[in-house]
Amino acid sequence: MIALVDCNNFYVSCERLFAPELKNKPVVVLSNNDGCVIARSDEAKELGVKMGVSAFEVKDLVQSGKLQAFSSNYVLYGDLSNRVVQTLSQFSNEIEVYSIDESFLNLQGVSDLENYAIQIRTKVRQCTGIPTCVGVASTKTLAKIASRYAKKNHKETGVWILDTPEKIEQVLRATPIEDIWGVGRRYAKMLEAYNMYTAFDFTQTNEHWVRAKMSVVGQRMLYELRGIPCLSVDLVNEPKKNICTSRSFGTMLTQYGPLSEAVSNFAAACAFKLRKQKSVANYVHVFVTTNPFSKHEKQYFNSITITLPVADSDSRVIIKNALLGLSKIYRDGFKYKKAGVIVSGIVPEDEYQLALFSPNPNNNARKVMEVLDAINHSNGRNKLKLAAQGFDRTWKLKNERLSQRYTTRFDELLVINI
DNA sequence: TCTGGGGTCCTAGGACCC
DNA sequence: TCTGGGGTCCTAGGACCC
Repeated sequence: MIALVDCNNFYVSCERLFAPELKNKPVVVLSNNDGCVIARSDEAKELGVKMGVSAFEVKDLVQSGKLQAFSSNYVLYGDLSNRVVQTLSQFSNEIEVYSIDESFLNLQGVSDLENYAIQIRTKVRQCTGIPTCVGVASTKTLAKIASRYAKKNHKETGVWILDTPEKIEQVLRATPIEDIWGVGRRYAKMLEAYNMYTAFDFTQTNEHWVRAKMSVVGQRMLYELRGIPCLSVDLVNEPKKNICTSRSFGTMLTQYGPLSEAVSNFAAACAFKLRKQKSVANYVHVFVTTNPFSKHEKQYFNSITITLPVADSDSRVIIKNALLGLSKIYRDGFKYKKAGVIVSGIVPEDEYQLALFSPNPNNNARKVMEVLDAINHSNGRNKLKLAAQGFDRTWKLKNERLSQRYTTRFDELLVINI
C-alpha cells in the first residue's frame, strides 16, 4: 500500500508557525511579486478568497484587517519542507518527495494502516508543527484521492484508508471528475461532455475509448483508479532536464542596463542550479516579454536559443551567452515586464561531449566556480557576484509582506519578549 | 495600476538515414 | 506516368502537476 502525506495549506501553515496569533484567522500567501493568491487558510477559503485571484482583488480585505497576507518566503517553506521529509523518513525507507508539500511513502508490510497513518500525522505535527492529511491506497492516484477525501470529510483524524472495494467505490463516487490527479481543466470539460462527472463514472469507461481520447496518460489513470498500479514510488530525484529562472519585475524596465543585470542574475541562478545537480547544459535560452495584460501598451515577446560550443555550468559562460542572446532580441521602446533564462540539453558533468577543436576542459574554471559556491554558501547566499549581475537590483520583485527566514538565518530568528 | 514560477510527459510531424 | 519501407532523432505544442 502507498500513503500520500499532504501538508495542509502548506505555505500558510509555515507562516502560522511563527505567528501563532493567526491561528483560526483568514491568511493567504501571495505569489512572487505579490501578484496573486497561491495559498489560503481554511478561513480565507470561507471568506470566499479564490485560488489564483490577483492581489488587488483582496486588497480591501487586507487593508481592513480582515485578511492577513504574506509575500512568499521560499527559504522558509523549503526548510520546513525538508524537516517534514526528515520526519517522514522514520516511517518508511521508500519515500518519493513529490513536491514541496507532498510525499508518497511505500507502506508495504504495515499491518494496521489506519493506526500507522495516524502516527505519521501526529509525529509530523509534533516535530514540525505542520498539519497534514494522509491517504492510503493501493495506487498513487487512489492515495491522492484518499488524502483529498480525508481533508474534505475527516479533518479531525486527517486520515483515510482505501482498503476495501466498498470504500473505494464510495470515495470514487464522491470525487468530482476534475479532482482526479491528471485531469485538468481541458480533460474535465471533455469528460463532462461525455456525461462523466465523478471518478467513479470514469472507472466505468471503456479502456480503448480512453486510450484514443486521452492517450496512454489517460489509460494509466484509468488503471490506477481501478487499483492496478502504473506509477511507482520514485525514490531518487532525477536530475532536471530543463532549468528555468525567470521573474516578473517589480516595475517595468525600459532600459537595456537593468534588463541585462536581471538576465545576468537569472543566468547565474541557472548555472548554480546546474552545478548543484552536477550537470552541464548545451543550450542557453533567453526570453523577454512586455506585459501581455496591458491592453494599451505596445507588445513585444521574443526569445532566442544559443548553442554553447561545449556543455558548461560556469556562471561566466552562461551569463556571457545569455547576454549575447539578450543583445540580439532586445528592442528599444518597450516596457519589459518579465524575462528569463532556461538552460537545456542537460547532461551529467562527467559525461559531456568535448568540442572537436576546443582545448581540454578548463579545470581552473571549475575550481573558480567551486570557490564561488563555497563562499556564497557559507557567507549567506549570493554575496559574491560577477560584475554583470550588478548591485542596483532595480528589477527586483515586489515582496512587501515578507516574513523572516526564521529557521535558516541567525539574524532573523524569532524574537520573544518576556 | 495590479495577473507567479518551475517543472514533467506525450504525440505528431518533419528531417534525415539506409 | 511511374515514385518503398522502415527506422531514428528532434522540436513544437498540448496536456498536466504543484
